[in-house]
Amino acid sequence: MLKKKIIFLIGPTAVGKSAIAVHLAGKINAEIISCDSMQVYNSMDIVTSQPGRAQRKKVKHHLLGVIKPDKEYNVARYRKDAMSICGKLFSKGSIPLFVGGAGLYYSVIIDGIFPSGPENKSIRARLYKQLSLKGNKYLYDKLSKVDPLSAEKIHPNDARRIIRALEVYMTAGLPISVLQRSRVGLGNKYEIKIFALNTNRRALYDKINQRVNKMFSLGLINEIKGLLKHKLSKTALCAIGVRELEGYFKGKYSLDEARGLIQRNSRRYAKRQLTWFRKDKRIQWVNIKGKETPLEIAKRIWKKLY
RNA sequence: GCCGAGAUAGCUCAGUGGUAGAGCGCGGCCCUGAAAAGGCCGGCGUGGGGGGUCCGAUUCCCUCUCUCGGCA
Repeated sequence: MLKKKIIFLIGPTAVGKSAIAVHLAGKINAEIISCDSMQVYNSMDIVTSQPGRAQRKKVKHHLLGVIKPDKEYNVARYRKDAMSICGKLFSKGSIPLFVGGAGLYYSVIIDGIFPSGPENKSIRARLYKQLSLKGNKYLYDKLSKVDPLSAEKIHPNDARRIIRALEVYMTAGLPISVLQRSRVGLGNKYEIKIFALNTNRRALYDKINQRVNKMFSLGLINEIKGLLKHKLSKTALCAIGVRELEGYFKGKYSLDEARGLIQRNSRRYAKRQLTWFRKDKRIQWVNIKGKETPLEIAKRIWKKLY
């Protein structure tokens, strides 16, 4: 029996994934599942550069704007949501096309996630208190005792990972390094294709800078102003553009400075995304040449599918 | 035209008679429940051109070019 196909179209922010994805989906009876940690939020259409209405009309998109910005979201929830949509698409006979730039999110779909209970807020709060009182060295030493394997992998300054490892140990009773070995991926059951888009760095950075300018002309300032009237979840608060503009509203820096910071932070994000993708040897790279249209690129990818 | 200040990393600048640093920018990397987050590593340089003093000059001297102030 032929394995069912799952396609991933990934790439750094602003390379042009969305437009290409719509063309590709149209050719192969696919529906798009967003693979993005910020586009799940609603009321943040401009900052997160959500695909516009026209694109969403042509092809069905999933997991866009489905969460209120005051709600937390995370990889585990994403995996659950995405897998259930995946199942529905299969039963309809359409192909899931994952589109986005979140490295961890796509890898969790393909490679699975280790089993763990939900976040334990009180334990975590206690650990963060210890962090501020006694410093990261204290927590790191603690981790070294209960889970030396993880301690070796995690840098002593990486407080967030140290705390997560301790939290897992305290709730599950087993070191995270042991639990992490049990991941169930999709590789055997499905035919998985991963395409990553890229251009040369200069062109990419130009696109990023321009996209940020476009956000401003689309009304970014008002969007964020409205957003900040309500309490934001710590995850939604992480969207590039929110904190920078908050700083502008508070008089911390000028509008031009805020714009510059948004551009710079987006460039850095793109750089980190590329680092992540580069080490994934399963990826088929699709290099965008200067004047290619989204349709032409989609055709090139389509040819690689069969 | 004259007087003064300066010319060092992509940018803003520091410093030293024994071939140079800082911040920002930029590059590389790590990543399993905050991932657009978080963490680590890296100076990426013909020290404006030419000459002189000296064992040795980016540092001292002369000269040229350019930039910025001030006076005309």
